[in-house]
Amino acid sequence: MRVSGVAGFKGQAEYSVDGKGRVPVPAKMRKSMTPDARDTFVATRGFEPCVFLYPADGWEKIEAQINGLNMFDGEARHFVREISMWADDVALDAQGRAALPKSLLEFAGIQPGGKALIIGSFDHIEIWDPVRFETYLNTRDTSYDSLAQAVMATR
Amino acid sequence: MRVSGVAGFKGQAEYSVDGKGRVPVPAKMRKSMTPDARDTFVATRGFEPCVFLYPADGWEKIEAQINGLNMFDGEARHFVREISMWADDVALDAQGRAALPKSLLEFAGIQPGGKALIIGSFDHIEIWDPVRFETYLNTRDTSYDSLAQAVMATR
DNA sequence: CGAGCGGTGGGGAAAAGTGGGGAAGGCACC
DNA sequence: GGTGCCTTCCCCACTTTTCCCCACCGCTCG
Repeated sequence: MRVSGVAGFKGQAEYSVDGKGRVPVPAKMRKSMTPDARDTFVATRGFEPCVFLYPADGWEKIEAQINGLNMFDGEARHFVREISMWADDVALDAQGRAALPKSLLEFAGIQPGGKALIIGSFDHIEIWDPVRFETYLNTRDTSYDSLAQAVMATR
Repeated sequence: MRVSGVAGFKGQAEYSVDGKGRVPVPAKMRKSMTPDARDTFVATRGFEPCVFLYPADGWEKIEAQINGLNMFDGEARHFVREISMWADDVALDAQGRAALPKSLLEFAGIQPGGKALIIGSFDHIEIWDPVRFETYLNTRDTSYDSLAQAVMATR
């Protein structure tokens, strides 16, 4: 399956976060972006305690849906507030690193000078604190194969 | 440069309000405005206990909606009265700060010399007293992911 | 074995946030 | 009608953070 004509993000890597809170994006993942959106992301909070990194052209689809919401509705306003307050434009530097906002690093529990787990997740990239990811896996009792069956059965 | 030309307001920041009641607008948010409306806002009271800051060209759309209301309807008249009595034109100074009317600061519970939470919310910017925002979040029982599912389910 | 790509670390220049001072305009009081 | 005070707006200076660039090192592939 292909997302917007370009291959989805794949793979995982555990990289070190430097003292300035910069997180490297693996070269392999950078290469699987559309050329015109190259190295331009929107970072936001994940549903789990991690950071989501959307390529700029993928984020536009989300933004388009949000623009269709009625801002005079309180629930919609709350949702927009929650998603956009965590969102931020992120451009990679010449070394392919993302300088994430402090608030997001804090939210994901990622420490400057520590480690981060980068996971390709097809339409977006996830950035985890390795310890939290381990905890997350352990709290999930569903096994990989039964999960696959449940999710993919309806397709 | 920017992919979509004009993007919605994103991100959060906690800045200090100086003794004169001036509230800084983050540079990132200023950059996501249309150039011809640059640094020109309309401030009004939010639907929640905070200040809404609309870019000048975005406010025109709201005005257009208001003009379409039936003024023989008492409810409509009341709404228009409420939104317009709080509204005020706000231009930023050379440092990118907004000098908000005292009445609005009072309404939002923002103290000169204190702190303010600036939140980008796509079509507008919100200015909160940090404590009140915390309270607001706590009174919301809907979790982030269930809210997202409900609003974004059309995907 | 050498060259080049990819991850790691740090330093300097520029921009952004913070605070205060001074001039101009408006209002009230004398 | 004049004077004085208060408010408002604009400008200047400082401090901190951010961004961008350069240099090192190791691994991989030719």
